[in-house]
Amino acid sequence: MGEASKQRSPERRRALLLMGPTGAGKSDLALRLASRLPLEIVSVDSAQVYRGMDIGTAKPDFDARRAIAHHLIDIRDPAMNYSAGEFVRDANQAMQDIWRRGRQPLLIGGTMLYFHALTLGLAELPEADPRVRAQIDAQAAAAGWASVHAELARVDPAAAARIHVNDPQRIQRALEVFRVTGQPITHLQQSRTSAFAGVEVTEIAVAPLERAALHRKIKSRFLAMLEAGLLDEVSALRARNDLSAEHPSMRAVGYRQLWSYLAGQCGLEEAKERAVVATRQLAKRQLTWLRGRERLLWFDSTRPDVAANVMSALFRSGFAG
RNA sequence: GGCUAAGUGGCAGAGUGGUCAUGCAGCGGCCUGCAAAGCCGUGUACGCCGGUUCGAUUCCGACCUUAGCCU
Repeated sequence: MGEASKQRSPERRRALLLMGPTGAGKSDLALRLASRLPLEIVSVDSAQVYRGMDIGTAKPDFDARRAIAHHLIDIRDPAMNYSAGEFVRDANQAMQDIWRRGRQPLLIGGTMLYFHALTLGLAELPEADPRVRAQIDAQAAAAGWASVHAELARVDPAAAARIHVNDPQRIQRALEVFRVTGQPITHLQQSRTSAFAGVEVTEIAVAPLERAALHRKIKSRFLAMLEAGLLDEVSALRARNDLSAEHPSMRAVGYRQLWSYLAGQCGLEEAKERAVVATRQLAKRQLTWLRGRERLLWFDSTRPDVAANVMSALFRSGFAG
């Protein structure tokens, strides 16, 4: 990174963030935008990172990926874990590469924690340690999570106060960080640095104005996924024999419910219904994240002219042009 | 027409003479390396009308509806 690279990229570094609840039509819009502007797509999606999970994650198809460069898709085997930390690292790398090519990144997806972590930055915390987690799990199995929470209260009162006793995932993480570093997570989280310093960020959200419209869309979309062979996709994943319902990849919406049907734990109709319900709940959580973001330009995804509206907004905001 | 049973919030499903069922869905929210995850919060519901009672979703009666049985 010497003088040369500074001179080579004198233009502004910009990034376009496209967010929205599942089923709002983000991918289509992204392709339209990318066909008019010098963009490369960076997927912000915790499920599309997995190879072999195509139908249920609504992964962009071959044609789309040939037409426009897509990053952070199919970068993990479903037996592996992925994390917000890895995402931030990978996304930053992808963005650097894109800028170097004289293009702008279009970050699109529905994994709101990833957007959050990327824009606000993540504190320098140790990554997950399977051994420590197993230790804590064993402890919880023996004495209960309340007791683990009580232990956390001793080493990090602030974290314990903020984390609910019934939230094993966060109790575990906080205690894990303490055991690995010897410091309270509350303290370590004080400093976070965003990679977006100096980057002109434009944030777009697309969502149906009417909640009922979103719900209808979610249902028909899931049925279409089944038509497209989602059940076979899940069967194939199960047939590998090295995946379980506990893997983060298999806890994804749709996969989890169909897995439990294939495992004989419920009927197909019930699995379908539960998958649709889980998708609605996911969309609701995504909307809660979205409402909290300032600087977000909202568009009604049910309007036929969304793409045109977004384009003109991009010109107005100075992102394009 | 007669007999029997049942009628509880969007659904399922307990229960009680005066205080909360509960589960699911929905809705709102939280969120720093599992996040399509994990978690929190949220409902003057007791078929209708009358009666008994200080007080009735709960007891009594009529009526309506539903299911089954009978003529």
